[in-house]
Formats: sequence, C-alpha cells, structure tokens
Amino acid sequence: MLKDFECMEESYAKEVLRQRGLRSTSQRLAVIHVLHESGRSLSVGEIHEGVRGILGGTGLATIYRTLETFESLGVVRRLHFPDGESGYAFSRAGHAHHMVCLTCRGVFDFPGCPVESFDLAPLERTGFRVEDHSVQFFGRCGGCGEVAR
Amino acid sequence: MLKDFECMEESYAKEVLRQRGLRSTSQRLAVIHVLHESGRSLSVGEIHEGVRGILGGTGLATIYRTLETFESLGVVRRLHFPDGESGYAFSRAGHAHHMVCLTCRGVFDFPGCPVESFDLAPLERTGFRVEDHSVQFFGRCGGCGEVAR
DNA sequence: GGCGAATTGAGAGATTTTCTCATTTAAGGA
DNA sequence: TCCTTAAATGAGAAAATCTCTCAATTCGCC
Repeated sequence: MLKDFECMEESYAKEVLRQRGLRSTSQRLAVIHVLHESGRSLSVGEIHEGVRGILGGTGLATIYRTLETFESLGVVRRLHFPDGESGYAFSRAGHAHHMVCLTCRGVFDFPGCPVESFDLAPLERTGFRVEDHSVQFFGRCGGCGEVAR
Repeated sequence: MLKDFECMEESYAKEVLRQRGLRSTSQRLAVIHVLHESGRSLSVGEIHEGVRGILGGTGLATIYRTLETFESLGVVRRLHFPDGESGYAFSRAGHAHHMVCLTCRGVFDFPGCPVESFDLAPLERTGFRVEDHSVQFFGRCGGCGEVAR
C-alpha cells in the first residue's frame, strides 16, 4: 500500500476525482505519488514500473487509463520533447506553463505567461479564433547546467 | 513522377538538402509536395498515402526516415494536438510559431513571438538556462470557425 | 456489512515505429 | 554521356507502443 502519509499532490488529486464523481483508487493515487516523487516527467514505462514498485502487479492498461483520466482533469500533463520522446508530469490544474530540463527531464512551473501580454489582434484579424495555447521552455536546470558546461 | 513545375517549397527543400550534402530524391520531394499541397498538417499515414499517389510503391520506412531528416533540417515540423494526435507540417526553417486549427488541422504561421518580449530573468534566476522554446495557438481558422458556431 | 457501479488485470490484438540488408539511384568526375 | 560510389530506398520482419475485452475486484454509499 501507499505510505501512510499522503503528499499534498495526492490529496489534491483525490479532491479533483471526488468532485467529478470518480473513485480514488490505490492505482490512481500511486500514479500521482510516483510522478510527484520523481520531480520530473516520466515515460509510461517508468510510471508503470514505479507503480508496480508500490502496489505490485498493476496492469499497463490501467496506467494508460489513469494518465488519460488525469490529463483530462488537468492534474497530469503530457509533454513532448524536441527529440520526439514524451512524458507525463504532475501539474496543478489551471493555466500553467513549464520549463523542461533536456538533461534530467525535470519539470518546473514558471511564473507568468508570455502570451498574456501578446497582442492577438493581428492574428485574429486573419479570421483565426484562438481558443488555447501552449508555451514551453527547454533548457538545463541548475544542477544539470553546471555539469554540462 | 512529380509535376513538371516545382513549388517554391520544393526548391527550398532541395536547396537545404544540397547545403547539407544530402540527396534530393523523388521521395523526399514528394513528401514536401504532399505537405505543401494539403496546406495542413498530415499524419504519417496520410503522407504515405499521398506520396504513393504520386510515386507508386513507396515504403513506409522511407516516410519515417524522410520526416526525421526534414525535421532535423527545420523544413518540416511535428505538431502535437491537445487530443494526443500528432502531425507533420511544412515549415520554413528559422524561428516560427504556428496556429493550428483544431477542426481541419490547418497550420498557419503567425507574425511575431510572444517570448521575445517576455522577461526571462526571473525564470533564469532559478538556475534554469533557457535554450529553446515552443509556442502554439490552437483554435479555429476562418472557414472552420463559421461552420462550428 | 452489503450492494451496485466503476475500475482493474491479464493477455490478446491492433497500431505504430524501427531495423536489416539487398537493390536502386543521385551526384560528381572522366 | 557514362561510370563510380556512397547515399537512399523497399520490403518485410521485428520491436515497441497503445487499445480492447470481459471476468473479477474494489470503492463509495446506504
């Protein structure tokens, strides 16, 4: 079973699930636990492995289903790296963008949104109606930057 | 074979290939042709189908290899949609961001870059060194917006 | 504690992507 | 124009990734 104390992220996830009438299963909480504990983005395989380490024989399909559920709830976000890989990271719902370390795949929220102060008028004058946007920064986090250079 | 007149995109791709010492094969040019002609982003399968329509029995592996090559050259860009799908679109090399229509998957460049006027200092004060960024707008293009609403 | 519906596990199945290697072809030089 | 040579391709096998099905389990509520 999970550790007897939950992290904030787990109780947050529980609350979001409850609000939507979805169940807080040990598998779902374990996914959040693994993601939060790692502090970085993880591949499906890594998450599966991590959850199995906590719960035992968890099915891969459950991992996929759980990630899909959490992504639709805004609790987990899928990130695509420039090298074509992708991973999932915990993310508080709402408007948040990320910095992603290309070395350790660490994910960090950053304050503010570059698009807020960007004038969309000329863009929408083309007839395009903006509904959503995504912004990501790629680079090296403190620890990895020192080693790399 | 390809139509006897090339589009600008094809000659541009040829030039980039030449500069890198890579060959301008009919398959590579057909990929550019298909992407440009569609005016939107296409899945690997759609590109494969389109190229087969022009050249005949082109292997799927060639499509993957070609897209990989062009992406590394900045001639083609891979886009990830909020629904998890992804597609490839022609893109002039250099710094360009895109608007993507969620209905027709049309891809449009947009002028300017929201990140240019964004103050990275507070972000880099955390020790993170920004090397690259990506910005995308999702919404409905002129044609699709009218129909949808 | 019991009930009903949501969720899961396991593995088969579908899909997507990569790999290998013999064959073909582009590009530069004679 | 023809030759040479290395780059690129085709075909299909193989690997990796993702989805589906349905019986069994478990959560949340009474």
